[in-house]
Amino acid sequence: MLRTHESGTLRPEHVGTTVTLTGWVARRRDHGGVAFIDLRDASGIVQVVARDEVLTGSAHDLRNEYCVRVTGEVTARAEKDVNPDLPTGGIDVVATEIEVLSESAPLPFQIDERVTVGEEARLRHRYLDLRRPGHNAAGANLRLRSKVNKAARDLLDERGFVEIETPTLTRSTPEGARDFLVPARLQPGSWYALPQSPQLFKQLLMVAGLERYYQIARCYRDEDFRADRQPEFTQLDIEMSFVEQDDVIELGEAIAKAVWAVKGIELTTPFPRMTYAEAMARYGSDKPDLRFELELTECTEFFAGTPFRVFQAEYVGAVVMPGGGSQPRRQFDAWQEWAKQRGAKGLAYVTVGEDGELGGPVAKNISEEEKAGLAAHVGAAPGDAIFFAAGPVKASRALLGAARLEIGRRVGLIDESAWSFLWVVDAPLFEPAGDAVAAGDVAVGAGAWTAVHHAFTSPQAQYVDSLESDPGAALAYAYDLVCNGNEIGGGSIRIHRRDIQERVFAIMGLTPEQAEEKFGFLLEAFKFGAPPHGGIAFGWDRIVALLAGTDSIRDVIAFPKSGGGFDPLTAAPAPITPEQRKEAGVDAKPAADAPAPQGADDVSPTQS
RNA sequence: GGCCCCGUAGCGCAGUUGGUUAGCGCGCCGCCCUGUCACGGCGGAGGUCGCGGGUUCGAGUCCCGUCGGGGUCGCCA
Repeated sequence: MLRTHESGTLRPEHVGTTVTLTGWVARRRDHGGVAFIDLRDASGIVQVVARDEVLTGSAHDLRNEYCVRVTGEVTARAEKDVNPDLPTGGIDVVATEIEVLSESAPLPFQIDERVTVGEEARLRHRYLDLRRPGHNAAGANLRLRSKVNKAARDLLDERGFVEIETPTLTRSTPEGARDFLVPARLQPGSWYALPQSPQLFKQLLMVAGLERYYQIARCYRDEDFRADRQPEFTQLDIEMSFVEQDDVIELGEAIAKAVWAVKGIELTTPFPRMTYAEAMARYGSDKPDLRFELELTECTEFFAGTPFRVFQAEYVGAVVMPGGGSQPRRQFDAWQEWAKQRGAKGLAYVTVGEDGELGGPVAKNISEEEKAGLAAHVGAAPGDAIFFAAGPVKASRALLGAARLEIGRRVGLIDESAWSFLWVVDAPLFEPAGDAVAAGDVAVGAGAWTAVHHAFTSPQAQYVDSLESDPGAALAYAYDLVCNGNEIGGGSIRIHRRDIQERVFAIMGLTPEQAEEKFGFLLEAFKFGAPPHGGIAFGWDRIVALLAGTDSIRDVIAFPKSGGGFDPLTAAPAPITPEQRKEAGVDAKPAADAPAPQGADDVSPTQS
């Protein structure tokens, strides 16, 4: 080793020891004759005292972020010179020799963690960003992430799980996002897809009798990006044989417990459970944030005979904004804009005066008895505001659910120190194919159903007989783990019977030929004694971000991409040379009678 | 793909109703300083105001387009 000690570990007990340290010049305070150098390595900072006589040669003009090796003696500081803000503040290292290992050009931004630097600059020089010290710095987040990985691995190892790597160059997996494609040089015109998840492989591993699989797996999805999305992201992926839903849920809780324990947080298990239907009805979300109690109120019955045209709808619901009645008119107008931005026509509201008198434009339109009973029905108190959504159930609840969150933030109802865990269970197996797009515009032809989870999710036993007759009613053995309003994990019990799998494909409108084309290898495998199995995948970036206390998963990824999938550091993606292009077979023309390209139909890339 | 916000020195930002020489802090460069710890003092350099077009006597400022970044909806486990 080039050093005998790590800088941040030196303490008064080392006084008298001659040490050799390596690290970076974090700061230099030069008094002429004597200079104080903050030497930083991964362990922390120590102050090096350099008298004129050692600041010779290349060491003479030590600048920030020079990489140096310092030899010197640990000395105690005088009482008045002790720095209580530094773990090493009781001692100095009086240098006898300073060797410059590597000089540093002037920096694009300051390494000092107290100086704020924009994300773009930090990502462009991520290696400098990662060098920045501090508990909230990206470097600290990577160290946390490593510990989180270990906590999960330790637990899974204890329970007999096998860590198995699955291919990155593969066929499309059935998550329904756009695939990243890689040309196959040896078969021009044919392409690999990067896996959206290891879903199919982990099921094959169950058929293979591995019984308990896990992997910290990189997944790839070519969709538009958000603060919580990257084109490549990480899941803790798990699959188990001979289990039921409760077994997977128990494991999920054990993992959450182990992982949160890394930050010294003790979680109480079992976590509460809520059905999907209940979550949607009470919170307008399939991932309700239960750090605050506010709930939606169903008002369809209440307004059954209303004279107000807007409320003569399939669904009317409300959410109360505590204390919101005193908002100025322009604030309510802002709410309208807010609602319109998410595609709603508006957001009806009623204010409750301190005297109980209802105000706002809607109040004039409803009947006297509706006015009399409204506040009580929705649980509004004097001084509150009541927001309404009316129309298709799904879209209206979604709007109210979003309003609920916005109210929680604005009114300060959210306990930021809380960790609220919840399983959302009993999700529907199918949803109308047009549902997500039309957001409530229910005009879907027969058979146009799509899997809520994915195509291999098992229906609950009691719905197996009625799959075809009433697909919309079938519930799945599917479960999502929600933490503070984030979906941090989700999974299901899979279909292991070939006949049921084929029926599910049929309901989704997949012909046997199409199923064969896309998943033939899986269906084939299921012929040979497939065990009942199920699993779960955790959104690892999001979980680490939660533990790190940051809103952006970019903060917990070593080299994240910015919007548009661009890597500010390497400037990827980049053009390729004509030679590469030729060799890769990118431009190969498929034969006219070629089989349907893999990834056809519902996973086919739609060009913008 | 829609909508909103941002783009001014290496970094973080200010820049008034359009007005004359575009500022501030940090950093950087030079000199000074023997107990500082985000040391201090003196001096200095550094700007296609993202890019292109337009309006105007005059544009960092207003308009149109475009590129980049962020957010959000669509989309997406």
